[in-house]
Amino acid sequence: MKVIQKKERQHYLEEHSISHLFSFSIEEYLEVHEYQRDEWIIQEGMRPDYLYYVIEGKAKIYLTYQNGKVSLINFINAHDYIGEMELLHEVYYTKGIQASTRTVCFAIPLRPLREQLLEDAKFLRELTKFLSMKATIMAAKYSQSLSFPLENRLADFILQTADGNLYKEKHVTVCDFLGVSYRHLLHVLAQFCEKGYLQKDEKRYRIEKREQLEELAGVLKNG
Amino acid sequence: MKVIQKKERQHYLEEHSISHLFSFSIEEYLEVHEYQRDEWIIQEGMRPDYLYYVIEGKAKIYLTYQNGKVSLINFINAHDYIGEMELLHEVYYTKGIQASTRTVCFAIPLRPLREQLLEDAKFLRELTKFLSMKATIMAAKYSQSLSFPLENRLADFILQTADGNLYKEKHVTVCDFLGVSYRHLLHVLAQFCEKGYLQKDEKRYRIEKREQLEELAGVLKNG
DNA sequence: AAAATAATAGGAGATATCTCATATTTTGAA
DNA sequence: TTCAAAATATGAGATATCTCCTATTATTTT
Repeated sequence: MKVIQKKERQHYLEEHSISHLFSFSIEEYLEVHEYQRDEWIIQEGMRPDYLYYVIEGKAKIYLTYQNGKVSLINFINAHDYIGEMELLHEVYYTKGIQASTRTVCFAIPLRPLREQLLEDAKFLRELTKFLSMKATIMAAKYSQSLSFPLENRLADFILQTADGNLYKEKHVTVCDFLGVSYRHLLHVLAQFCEKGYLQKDEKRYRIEKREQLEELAGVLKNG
Repeated sequence: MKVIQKKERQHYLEEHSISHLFSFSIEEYLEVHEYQRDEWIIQEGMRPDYLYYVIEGKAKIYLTYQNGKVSLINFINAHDYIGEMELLHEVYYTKGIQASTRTVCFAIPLRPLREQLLEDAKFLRELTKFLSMKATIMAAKYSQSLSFPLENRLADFILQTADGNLYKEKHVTVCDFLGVSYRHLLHVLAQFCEKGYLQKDEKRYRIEKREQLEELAGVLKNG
């Protein structure tokens, strides 16, 4: 991890101002932290000293079970908070957060600011919205994971992460995220190719029948 | 639904005061609503006019998919909020909430109070804690549902809902909640009986080998 | 460049879970 | 009390998904 200082710090503060998220002036307290790919922003089980706000990059939330099984719980993107659970709860089992690209965050030190943050209606209102979205999304994912086979969830995932018509996620990450074995993921991808929905093209997959995938993904929608 | 008035209302206000959750005086606005078993507190897809705070009873959150599949997402108990998503977000697909026992709630009318609530740091702080717990729990459930077979999740559920050594939940509810078929739930319950972990006793199941169940449930824990 | 590690790929058999069919028992409503 | 609906029970076969194994190819590290 690198703490970004001086001119560069100033640059980030101006380019990605978050002062509208607080009713007091927070800029002077903000540190700018930069993490490299695969670096751990928060280590599982360790209480962080900062509340983070992601301004660039992507990260992953991991949880390890006692039997050693590791589960990829969610992705984190720009404009997400990290460490909000630890701000709110005295006792909390901290999950691991790992940068999956170079990631830059504002780090809000809790020691001097905790009480002030917890009194700030503007900040709390935004945080509440963020958390309610998170809760809703997790509830939807939970429900979907129980209700539908991989075929449907993978179709949705491909459509959501495809760059144009090119799907190029890493299999290992995807099977962690969708909670299936590597073998089974390949099996369903092969089925999609066989049915002509996808075409394998070197390392990538090209979407050939978008409507069919949309139909498969469609059943995940509610209402 | 019955609106409770006068002396009875006053009784609930005194017995279950929630004034400590707000920094302004809310009592005069509070309505007390009573729902019977199986009555819908909020109908799926309909925006509620109130924020509810449950003071007695239990309810269930349901979500319906386009193919008609219905999913039981979570249980709601005393001291939970209902309808907080609709308070926070202009656009939100409302889930259905059904009372599973007689349920009494404080109903906070949004029309006159919405703005005031969203400015109240004390209220927002409590709501934030509630939502963060909810998000954490959903994340844990999601991850568990992907990582472990029914055997483990059912063991955990039995221990959590057993009344002493008696497990007496309805199968239909449980298989909705754990997201498995009725057939399979019975199959795993039969296995538990065969192994002597449970003993079927009329309509109930008696826990015979608690440690074994705890061992099965234990792998869901993290850290 | 060589060696080590991570990622991709696919076969084969086992297990978890689902669907469908059908019978019995319990519960709620007329 | 009677009848219909809901819940319980169980069998049998299908499918989704997992585990284990073994290669091959990329990507890092030395």
